Amino acid sequence: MLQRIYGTAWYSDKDLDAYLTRIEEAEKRDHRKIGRELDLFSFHEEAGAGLPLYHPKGARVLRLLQQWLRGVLYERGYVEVITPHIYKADVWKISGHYENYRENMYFFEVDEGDGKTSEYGIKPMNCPGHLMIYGDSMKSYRDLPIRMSEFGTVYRHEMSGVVHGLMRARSFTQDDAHIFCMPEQVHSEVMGMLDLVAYVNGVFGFEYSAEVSTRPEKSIGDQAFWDTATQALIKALEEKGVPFEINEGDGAFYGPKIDIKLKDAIGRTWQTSTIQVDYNLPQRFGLTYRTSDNTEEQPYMLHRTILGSMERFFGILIEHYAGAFPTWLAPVQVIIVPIADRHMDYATEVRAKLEKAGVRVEVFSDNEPMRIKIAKAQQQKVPYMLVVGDKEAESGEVGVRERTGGDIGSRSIDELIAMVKDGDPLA
RNA sequence: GCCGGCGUAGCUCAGUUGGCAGAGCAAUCGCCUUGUAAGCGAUAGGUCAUCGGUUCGAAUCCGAUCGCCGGCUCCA
Repeated sequence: MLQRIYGTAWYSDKDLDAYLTRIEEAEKRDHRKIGRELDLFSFHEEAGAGLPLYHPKGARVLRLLQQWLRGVLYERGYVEVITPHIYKADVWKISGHYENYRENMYFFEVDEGDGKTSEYGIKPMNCPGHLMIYGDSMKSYRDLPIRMSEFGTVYRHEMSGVVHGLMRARSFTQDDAHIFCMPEQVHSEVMGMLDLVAYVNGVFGFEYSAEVSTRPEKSIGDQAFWDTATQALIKALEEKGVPFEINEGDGAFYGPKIDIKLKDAIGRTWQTSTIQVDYNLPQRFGLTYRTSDNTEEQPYMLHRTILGSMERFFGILIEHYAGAFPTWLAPVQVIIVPIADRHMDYATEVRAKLEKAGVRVEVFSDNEPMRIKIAKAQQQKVPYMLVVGDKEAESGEVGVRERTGGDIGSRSIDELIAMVKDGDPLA
């Protein structure tokens, strides 16, 4: 009989208290709890573990994030592609996933109707599609770098013990991109990615650090590739002034990588971005480009995500903000609270004006006393509550209550719209 | 996947030694016509996760499966 005892040890009472406070705070911010309270998403036992279903408000936040990031990527020379969710098993044999990753993938047979069946695999990553798109036409060194991005939903049969809300799901969407480039472009491309990491995390106020993972024992490629690639990663981090640690031997079997870990509002760290150098997949898929000497060379491929998984990043944001999203990301930015039934007409009129200005707005139409409407709106963490009664219908204004600041008095509709749009990176 | 725990109404939970399934909140309907964080009344809501076993009798005991939680391992 073996008895396992769990414990935790701290140097001082103060440290222990801080730990306990953090546990308590983490429980209050738990994205699974807030996700239900704010009607963002749900999980269903009958659907399967780790498969989130996004409700209208959750979908809205995710789409806003994507819309924003898409614009940022276009400005930085990315092109967007869309690739299938399934491929014939042959593709996964070429990529090596069939051999090395099989137990984590979903495969199925399909009846082709002529007495034969085909085996298909659901994608656990987006790389093959991007490789095939690259390989579809002859490339010149002048075409490089090609920055190919996709919000690609992938499926991985994660082990049952690790599935955890949105943080570790079996279906998730990566803000994925693959950069095809020449060896001498790796450094500047990595610099560009670190710049993007800094910009994106800055928007949410996240601090972060990095880890560089070097060549593992079981790996492929010649040492010159590993040295060049690893040095390019380290040099970029140094030049950007990103603090980093070296994780000896923790790289992917095909190349070294940078992992970014960010720190949330209560000091927890999360891995989000990853930047990987790859020489293997371009080879497997036979990718080439024509050099200035008109010889044929194989391009490098950089894999990178910035948010990582939209699911995980969404979960991190929910916990970081404790559900009180910044106004630009809030699923509902404004809720109109009519004082009595007779104010519904004016409330509807205000809503129409706000909708026309692109504000996400709802009217609280339940027949409840004021304080209850306010309490419920507060609980939904809506940034602005507009109280409309006789006074407001008369003046054409709205009584504004802020989520954090309370009642701030009357404002005109235009003033209110300006407040909502202030600081909106999508505006 | 492994170790440990858990699964009762939409949510949070009670349910005594195995003996009629409960509360609050949410929902629905009615009342109130409301001025900034929780009014009043009523109604409805359940194969006690699922399947099997023990028993005169199972939410309660046993087994399996599914799901969830904490940890390990893994990862975006």
